[in-house]
Amino acid sequence: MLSTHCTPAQTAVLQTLQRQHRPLSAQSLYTLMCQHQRIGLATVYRSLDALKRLGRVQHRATLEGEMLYSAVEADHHYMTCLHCGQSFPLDRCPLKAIEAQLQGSSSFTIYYHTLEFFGLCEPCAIQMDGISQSLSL
Amino acid sequence: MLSTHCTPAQTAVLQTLQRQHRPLSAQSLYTLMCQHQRIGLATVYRSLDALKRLGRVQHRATLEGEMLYSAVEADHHYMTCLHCGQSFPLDRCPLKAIEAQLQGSSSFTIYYHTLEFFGLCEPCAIQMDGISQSLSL
DNA sequence: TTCGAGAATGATAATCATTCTCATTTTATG
DNA sequence: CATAAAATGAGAATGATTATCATTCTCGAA
Repeated sequence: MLSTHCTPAQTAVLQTLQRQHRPLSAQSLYTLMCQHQRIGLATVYRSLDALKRLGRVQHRATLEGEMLYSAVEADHHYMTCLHCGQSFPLDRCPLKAIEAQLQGSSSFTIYYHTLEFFGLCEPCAIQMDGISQSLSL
Repeated sequence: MLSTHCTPAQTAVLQTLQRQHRPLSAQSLYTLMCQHQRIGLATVYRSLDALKRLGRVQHRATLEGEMLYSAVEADHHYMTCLHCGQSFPLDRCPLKAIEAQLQGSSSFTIYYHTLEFFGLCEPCAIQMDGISQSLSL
């Protein structure tokens, strides 16, 4: 990790994210934290930004463009359906070996990666199939 | 691919993205297209959204949170430095095999994936190293 | 070819996530 | 303690994205 020095707010934000085992938007993170402590929305954003640069928090954008933040250690990846927009978590990361190999062959020091698959989940694929046939495409 | 039916605006947006071999923000895409044709900003956004759902366009958010769009066929991945924010493209995708395997073992139909590595580029790693030492951390 | 319904588009207003500003509070340090 | 620097919260400002709506285009049916 880069540095370990964190402000109290940064620590609180990170802990909250770690306890939620799912990605959160900045707004819902803020709402959630307000239930237990006093914190400003700007501080949430500032902390998320600092934690991103510390390599402790990662972000991804949903199909709709909503930005979601999660603790890096969770290291979860998703398959996201292009039709219904739902995201399905992968149960394990298929990239450990590749990351190690890349690490060895380049001067870049990797802390974490993001990986997401896009396509159609089964129900949507079936539904689209039905539509295609009824339109005789 | 999902469907091939595209409106003229969607086709123009996709072609512009394909000709640029780099991710573009919606705004710069709009500016670029205005030089050659008449198109509204809202239409650019609408087309990008439609193309995302058609599996032809993908988006990613930079460290700073800027949303960048690119044609899926480009299939580029990046290593992004957490310190300076620069993104370095990978020259090939290390995931073909894994995608095929995942395709076989799940009922999800994959059209494309996004993959990005985060860490430190060499100059930043050296610079940070110097700082650490001077602070005797 | 002409008509009409529905889709697509452009301009612009509205929304809302994110960032900025600044006064106040906390922290680190001598 | 005293002080400076950093962190914070509240609310204003910004700017990307989305919604609205009047107009234009598309295309099948007459």
